[in-house]
Amino acid sequence: MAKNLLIVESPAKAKTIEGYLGSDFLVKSSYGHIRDLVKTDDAIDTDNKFKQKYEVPADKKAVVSELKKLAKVAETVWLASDEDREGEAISWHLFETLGLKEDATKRIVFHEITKPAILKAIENPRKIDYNLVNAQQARRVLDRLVGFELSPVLWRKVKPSLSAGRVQSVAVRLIVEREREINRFHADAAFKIVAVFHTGKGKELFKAELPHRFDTKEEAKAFLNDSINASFAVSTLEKKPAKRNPAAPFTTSTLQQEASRKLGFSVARTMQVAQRLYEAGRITYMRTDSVNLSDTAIKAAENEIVKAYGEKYHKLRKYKTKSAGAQEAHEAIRPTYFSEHSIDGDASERRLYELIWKRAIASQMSEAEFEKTVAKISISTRKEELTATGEIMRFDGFLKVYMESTDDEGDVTGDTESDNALLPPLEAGQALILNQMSATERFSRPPARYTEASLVKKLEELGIGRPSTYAPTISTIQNRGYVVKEDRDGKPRDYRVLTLDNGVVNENIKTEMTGVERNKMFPTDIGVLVNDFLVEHFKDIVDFNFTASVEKEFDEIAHGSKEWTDMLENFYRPFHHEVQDTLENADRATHERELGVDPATGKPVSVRVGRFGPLVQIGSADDEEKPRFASLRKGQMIETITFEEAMELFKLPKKVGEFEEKEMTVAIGRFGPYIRHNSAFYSLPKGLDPLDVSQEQAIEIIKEKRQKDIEKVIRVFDENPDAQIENGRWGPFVRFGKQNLKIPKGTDIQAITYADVLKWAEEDTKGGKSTKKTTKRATTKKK
DNA sequence: CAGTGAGCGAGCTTCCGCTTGACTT
Repeated sequence: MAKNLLIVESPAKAKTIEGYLGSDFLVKSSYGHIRDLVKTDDAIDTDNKFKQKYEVPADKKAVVSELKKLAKVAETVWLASDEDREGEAISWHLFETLGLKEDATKRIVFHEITKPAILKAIENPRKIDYNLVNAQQARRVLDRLVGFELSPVLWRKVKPSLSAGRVQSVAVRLIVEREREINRFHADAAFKIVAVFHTGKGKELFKAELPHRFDTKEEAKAFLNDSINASFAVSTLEKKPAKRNPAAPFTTSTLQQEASRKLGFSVARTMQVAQRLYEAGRITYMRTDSVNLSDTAIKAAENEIVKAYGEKYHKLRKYKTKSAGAQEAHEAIRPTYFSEHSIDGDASERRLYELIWKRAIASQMSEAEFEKTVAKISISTRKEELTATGEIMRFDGFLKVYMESTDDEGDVTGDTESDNALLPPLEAGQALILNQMSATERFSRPPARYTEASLVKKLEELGIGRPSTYAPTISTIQNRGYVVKEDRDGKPRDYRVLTLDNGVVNENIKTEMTGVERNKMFPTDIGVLVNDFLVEHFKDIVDFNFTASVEKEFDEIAHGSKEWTDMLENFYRPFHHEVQDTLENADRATHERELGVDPATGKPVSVRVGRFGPLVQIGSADDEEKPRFASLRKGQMIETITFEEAMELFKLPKKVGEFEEKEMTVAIGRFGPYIRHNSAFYSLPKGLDPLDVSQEQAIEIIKEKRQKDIEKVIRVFDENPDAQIENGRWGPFVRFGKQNLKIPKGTDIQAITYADVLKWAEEDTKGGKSTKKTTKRATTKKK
């Protein structure tokens, strides 16, 4: 039996550390927190110094009893949870729950999982830091009080099952406010001048731009007209060196951002894949806010860079974190072995690993060097000057392996391409020949909608949430129906282009799409409603600085300069009063708007949130005649829908004629416009307006779909024509009446028998699937 | 899958952070 029991938070970490220590040490994992507040309302005694009631949750019982057993027989128990607030609390909970003895327990910490770091930690044990534990308790209690007092207010005043919290409510607020900024935004148009020059016949072309834009077409046109007979020359030529430095190695949030931009991963997917890499021993811990690399890692990166690229590509760099709330209990995310440029695994693992490897390696490489050339070009007929810029890379440095991408944040000046184009050799005073010039109408852009990853970035900047909660928070606000991640179609917009070609100025009108969005976060009506309610009644809690200011107090508690119960008293008394006051005095939150009067009936038209979501209503409930209802469609919101858009909704569903003696109806559902015929659904092709589908078109669509369905069938079973194997979106599957059955991996399609189908169908109905289905329905349907 | 939209009103919902499975699509 080992003399020492060492407990860390993560089992993968335990495995690594066990290898560093001799047989005297048994290394085990607590799997994170082992205790939590009880789920009931008596978890915190707010009248009695916020005394908490903890319990070991069911799924932690096994871990706790095993650790208890091992602790009993160990001479010394080493508590090696992370060195931050939560980690300290985990150690304390272990101490209490396992019934450890003061003099047989040692608390140790390390920031990196390397042999020297672990050995050094073991030589420097300390006691549990109760100030830090108290800071965690204050954090935990505050979050529970906020969450479990605010949420019931929403149940009473808005709708059941909603939730509010210190983190999620601010995340929703950011999205709601961004949406409003975008709605308020008015695009300004201006004309951008671009000229194309060359230095002589047969010489290469290059671009130059006018630094400022013209507000009106007339001004732009005058500029082009003036340029017809003008002569152009290089007035000044400036060459200067420029440098670019690599970015710091990844933290959780920067990894999520970069994987989203470069690989198109959702933040949840990034974390899933990273977890697999971590468990396979490929990367260091993936939930971290630190950009720090261990000395061992810095050395290993140097070796690899020198070996693979040569001495001059290496530069030792140390990074400091910029985010205020960082607790830095771990290293930055990096490969465990820099010598492994790529790994085996599925495509997503390989790609994410490569990204992590490149970023970490690049962070220890030399800067890229450029020579930037700026040529000013004079125009004989005007006083303005055009600018041509070119960039030549003198030394690639870190760019040899890695280029960081940037968010497409709403750039007010519009597109800025051609920044690093090449310029031909030029001299000051040299005459230039104009090949072509254009004035293009460009529009200023509204602020960008958040993606999952850019929202994480914003939350991190505000110090809200932790690496372990970014992905779950993003999921929560979507699961509650406060926000949706969606694509939206844009609208066409005309823009004017003036071109000067061969001495003649021509005007054209072109069309571009504007407002196209992919995978962006949009607020829902319920999200807006809840947000506005919270902002009105609990301004302090949803304030963007609330977390930052309580964090400051948690820090004071951690340093021993503040009593945690005092802090909570000061927070809770006024907060609780506000909760009571709101429950008693606030009106039920509604978000109803009168849009106008229906010209056909003279009845009022209004929009509001109903039991099944936002709806338009013609007439009122107290009329003799029943009101008419219609659901809002994707992209429409109570706040912004117009009278005309609302009235459009009543034109569907619409009967378009008969086919095979059954009626055909066109309507719009959750997945777009469709035709319903004989209880079957047929999607309309894109671009076809559901309002003017003719009977002939509808029949055509139905026939086409049927043909395609026949082509999808691979096999039909003689025993039962309702059972067939079809080609689906993710490969073949079995359609069995109304059931869709998965074919087990590695099955030969031709060898499947009807008995197999019956067996799978049976498993499908009794397996976990059916229960899962019903619980899911229960949450969405809410009967 | 998609069309509805109330009724009677029991007993339920909910937070943030720290971890990994055991599930499905």
